[in-house]
Amino acid sequence: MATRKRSTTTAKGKERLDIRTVATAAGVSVATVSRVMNKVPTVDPQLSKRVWATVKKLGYIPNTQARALVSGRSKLLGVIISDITNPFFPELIQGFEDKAIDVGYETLIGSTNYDLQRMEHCVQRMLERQVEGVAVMTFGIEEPLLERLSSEGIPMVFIDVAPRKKNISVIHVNYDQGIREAVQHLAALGHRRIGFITGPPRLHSANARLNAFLSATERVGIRVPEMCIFHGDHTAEGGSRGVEHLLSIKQPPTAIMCSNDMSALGAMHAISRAGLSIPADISLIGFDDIQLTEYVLPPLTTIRMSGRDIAASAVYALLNPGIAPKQVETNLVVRQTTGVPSKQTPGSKPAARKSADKA
Amino acid sequence: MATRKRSTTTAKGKERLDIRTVATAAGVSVATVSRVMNKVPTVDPQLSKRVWATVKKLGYIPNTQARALVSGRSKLLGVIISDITNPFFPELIQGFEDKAIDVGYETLIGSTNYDLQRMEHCVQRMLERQVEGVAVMTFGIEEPLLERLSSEGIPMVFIDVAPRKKNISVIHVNYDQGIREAVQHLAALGHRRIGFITGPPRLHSANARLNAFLSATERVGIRVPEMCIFHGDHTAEGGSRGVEHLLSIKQPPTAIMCSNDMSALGAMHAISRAGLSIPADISLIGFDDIQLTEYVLPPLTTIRMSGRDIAASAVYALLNPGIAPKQVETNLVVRQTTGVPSKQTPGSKPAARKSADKA
DNA sequence: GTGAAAGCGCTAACAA
DNA sequence: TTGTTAGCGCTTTCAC
Repeated sequence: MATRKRSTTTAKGKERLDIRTVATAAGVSVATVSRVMNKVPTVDPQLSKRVWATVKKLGYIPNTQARALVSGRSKLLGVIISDITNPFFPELIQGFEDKAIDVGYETLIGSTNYDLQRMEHCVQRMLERQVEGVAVMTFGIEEPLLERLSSEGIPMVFIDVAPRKKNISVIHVNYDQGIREAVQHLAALGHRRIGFITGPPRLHSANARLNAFLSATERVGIRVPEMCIFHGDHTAEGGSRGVEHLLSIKQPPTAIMCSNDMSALGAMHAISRAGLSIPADISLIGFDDIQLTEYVLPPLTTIRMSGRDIAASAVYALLNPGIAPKQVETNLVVRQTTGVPSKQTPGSKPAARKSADKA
Repeated sequence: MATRKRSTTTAKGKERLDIRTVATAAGVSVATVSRVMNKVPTVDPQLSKRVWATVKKLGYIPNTQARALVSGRSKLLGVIISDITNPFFPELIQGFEDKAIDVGYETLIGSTNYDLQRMEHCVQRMLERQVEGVAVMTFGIEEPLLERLSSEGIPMVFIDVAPRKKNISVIHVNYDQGIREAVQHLAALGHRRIGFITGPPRLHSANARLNAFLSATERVGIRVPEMCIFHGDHTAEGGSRGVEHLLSIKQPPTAIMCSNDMSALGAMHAISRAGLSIPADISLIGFDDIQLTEYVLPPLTTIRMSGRDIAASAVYALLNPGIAPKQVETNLVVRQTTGVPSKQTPGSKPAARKSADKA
């Protein structure tokens, strides 16, 4: 019995709806149908019309797997992120997917959670599916495991910093712009003592933000003593500790900038726990502009780094490996956590430091 | 010239790393390699070892496209959501992806944004990629366009309510449980006047929540006058309007429950704008337990509906079309927006109704 | 401009 | 248990 031989599958069941069926129905060859589906311009318009009609009538939908196999183009893009709990990523991913779909691609998402095993599995999945490009949006490099992708010649794009290979491009984020705006905003309000809560030092983005802060303050003539810089970790918890530290020094800052919004959120909590209010007693600025910031009370003044912009730039970079992707800008979004500094020193205010942990 | 004929591709360039290369290198047939890769048990352990060694050494990674084409199994699952701005979905999607990867599947995400065009495109994409199942997580049905998926016999899973077809299953959410807990919690604190801000009436989930509220209040002997129910739309804006309405009635409620967290967030803002404080003047409870709720001030008491649970249930349902997926529970998460009712009527408190729109 | 036919890399009969 | 081989549905030469 000739098992899977097409010609013998002539049972009564309706024919599988493949390109051959369409070709037969339209009275043309499969090649023509293929050309029509792929909008090859050399097809006779008449024929094309007839084929399209048949396609519509039959409801034919081409099989992407087969297409990918023969053409070698999977129409798949991968995006690898590190920490899925970071609320910055949803916007990034969503922007990436949208953009990818716009250009006819599907997205494979992988999150590594800073775990080598997971990263490995991630890369394996991408390779198996023959992705045509991978955006490594981890804000920190885990180079070694990406070697395979690179050696396979698959286009890759990183943020801020990347291995120098010819199939790899880098999206530069202009941290300075937004941070300078923020510092100027604070200075204009009259703040002279500004604290900074950093991110984890292994993250290039975190260091870049700190440096931007340092040079922006210098530019406006504000001195930032060592102890006004707290080394956090981009978590709310770190932000809370940062505030506790900053309020404990002799001359506490009247404004605090944070390396990301999560830290700022933690900072808000700590500030309110300390019995101080924002922005009356202390001003606060975050970084990222994640969705949350609009909804906290008071809404957080922050520096916007558009996940969609980064995503768009990434998709573009992957599809145009030669061309340098364009820089992503950042800018201040003034909401309600910044105001003129209070006359009295924030830390000196008498406050029940441990009031509201459990209402 | 025999163009793509394998045998003539004997140029100097390193051979394409396909199953044949591995077979040759390991001194076995492609069938054996295939069996080894697929862990077919009837392979001689010795041989299997040898093949694995070769695979490792060469770094062979099978081509999923080819596999999918011949086996008819794409190892792809689709998930369709409606409103991507709804912060409930990230957890859902992420849970879905994780679960899918666990069982060896990749995920295709589509968001319709309540747009028919987009829904159509979405379904088309899923069909093209030959997904093996689709989770329709829209909390509201857009039946007609899904017809094709259904008629193709592709397993589907819906939330709450679905067309009755044999390849379609439904995940039931137990809204009653969490809502009853919330109402009892409020009642135990001494609240007798509880307001409710609903979601859009076309959403089954929204209606179910309202009904659950109504029966829960009845059960504890609390009467809910018509005007204590405000018809919102699951947006922060709707929540704000809800509060404005509820505070304007003669006997304003001392506690408000919202059909989702976004409404509750909007409600928080409106309450604070009205010069009232939470929970001293008014208690508030949300629904969903999106990530934001932990970070607002004060942290929101809400009813948790686990996106991960729903996701897990959905993946399970798609892979086991026969079996009914298990129900998803909801439960109260007490944070800091609920407390004993204030002695005075909230609405009567003298307050600058329009104070803080711009700090 | 159109068609015939050769495979893309793999799995699954079937034969051995 | 292992190998041979036919095709999965499609694109793409190449010849007409």
